[in-house]
Amino acid sequence: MAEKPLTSPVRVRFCPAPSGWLHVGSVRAALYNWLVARQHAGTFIFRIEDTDATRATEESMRSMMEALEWIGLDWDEGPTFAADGTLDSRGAYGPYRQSERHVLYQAVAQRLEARHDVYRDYRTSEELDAWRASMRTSADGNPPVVKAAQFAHSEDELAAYAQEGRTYSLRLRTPDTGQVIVNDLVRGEITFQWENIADPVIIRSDGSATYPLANATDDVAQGVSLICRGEDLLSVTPRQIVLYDLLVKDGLIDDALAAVNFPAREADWEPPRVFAHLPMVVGMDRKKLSKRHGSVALQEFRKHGFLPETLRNYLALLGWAPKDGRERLNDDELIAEFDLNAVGRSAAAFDVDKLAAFNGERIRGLGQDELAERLLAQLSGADSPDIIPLIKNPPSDDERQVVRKLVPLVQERMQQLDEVLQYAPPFLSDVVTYDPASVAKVLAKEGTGAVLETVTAALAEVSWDAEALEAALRATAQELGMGFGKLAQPVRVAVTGTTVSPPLFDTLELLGREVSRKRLNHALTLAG
RNA sequence: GCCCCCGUCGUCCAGCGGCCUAGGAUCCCACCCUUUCAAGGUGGUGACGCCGGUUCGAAUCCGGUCGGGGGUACCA
Repeated sequence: MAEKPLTSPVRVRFCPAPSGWLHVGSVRAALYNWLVARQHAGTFIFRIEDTDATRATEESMRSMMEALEWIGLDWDEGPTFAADGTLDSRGAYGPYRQSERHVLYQAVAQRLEARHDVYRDYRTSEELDAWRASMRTSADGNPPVVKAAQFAHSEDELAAYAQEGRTYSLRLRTPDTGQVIVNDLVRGEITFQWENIADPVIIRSDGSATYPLANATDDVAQGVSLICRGEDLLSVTPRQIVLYDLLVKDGLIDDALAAVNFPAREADWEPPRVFAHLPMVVGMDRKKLSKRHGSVALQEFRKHGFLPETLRNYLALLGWAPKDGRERLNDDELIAEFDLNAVGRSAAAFDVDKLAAFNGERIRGLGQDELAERLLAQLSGADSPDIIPLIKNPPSDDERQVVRKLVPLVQERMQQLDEVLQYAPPFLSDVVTYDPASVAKVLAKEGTGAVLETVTAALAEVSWDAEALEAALRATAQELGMGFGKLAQPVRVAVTGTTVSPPLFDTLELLGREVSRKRLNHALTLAG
């Protein structure tokens, strides 16, 4: 495909509808927009599309803001949190919540109607449903495409309706014939025939604006120059293109903006001409990504201990790869090399295993102090409101000490930070919980008691560091004439409660002489 | 039904008419290392949906077919 030059200045946007949680598919779209903005020293706008009052919630909006903040996609314009937690915003072309732009949409709609670009539709939803149903079953096989010409009301009818105060919606008048070509960076040129495209409702019968109007109006009013979004919006693009032209024609949008005292557009802004429709993100079963596939909400990934930088890397690769095929990329590399033209066209399955593998690598690459901080956030519940915290939030000095010392022991055996929840308990609490299966498998074995007693005695006088402990334990195993593994497992279960732990000598050292001795003694009561 | 999009290992990508007995990553398997679990190392299994056509030559171009997805809302 030929390179399509991006118009300057680059202004891109991410504009979710605030209902539910932020989905990883949406996050990828946000990431791509962010990458494009950063690559061209452009502007990344975060806009809230809450035109549907029945679905949009402020709670969802806040959670989306938090999620975007967490994953590190900083926005140049959009809603923000003030220091006291209330909502604020930054950017010169707001407001950035569509629910606060109602008057603009009204002003635009009035002007469109005055110009006969839109028309009134007095039919109710029920009537339309019935009409569509009849069209679908009719013999001529014509699809139910709403067009102005099909049901033009006579002047008399219109007068009568107005008289009885009947409500109406406003529909955009789209062409009846001819075609539109959508210029798409990932798909090339896509041709639609106007006869197949219905006239969308732009103002509901209750007076509120719908997505087609609000979205197009804001894109033009805020100078968006490139639209990168999910493929589910591809079929809606033709009508959006008409709307852009209508809004810009004779300065309609500028007039409307001025009339409601909204920030004026910049002189060099042009309506968006370039699109990039991203393939869907699906589950491993190729079905639409949903809760059935495990985590889909970004917050879930935080809770389970995925690093934001891993998500950025992995998500960028879901549908795109740099020329040389490298897969481990940092932000600078992503920004430098990302290219919408090179984005794939087929749906991408979200593979948590691969994400986890990437995450493990990044955890191993973290500095120890850095990892300690992240583990503290995991353990204290700072990363998740719904886990049982193992330490205080904020952590006490003692807890910080323990966790810092734990880091080298767990760093290379984690793929997700939340795995620390399994490793840490024996080090954080005086009492160990003995895993019944481990007790049955190892401790209860015939002769284990004797082994444990010998070990306890052998350890009584050694200097308490990993090196000396190793020497002592290996010597003990030799004395007893048993393989080291046979000796190590009972000791491991005795001091940690399970068969899986960090290396034994380091574990003992960190636990300390007293705690270890106590646990060894207690284990004697469980041993065979 | 109609409109639009898509189709290379299980999965994510590479491949842009000969460099492809199709490459990398992840997963899986085996072996090595090893005090458990990991990590690390080595090796391996595994794909061009199908049918035609163009061409000396096709994963790559064209047509068809089958399959998948999105849309078809006074949701976005």
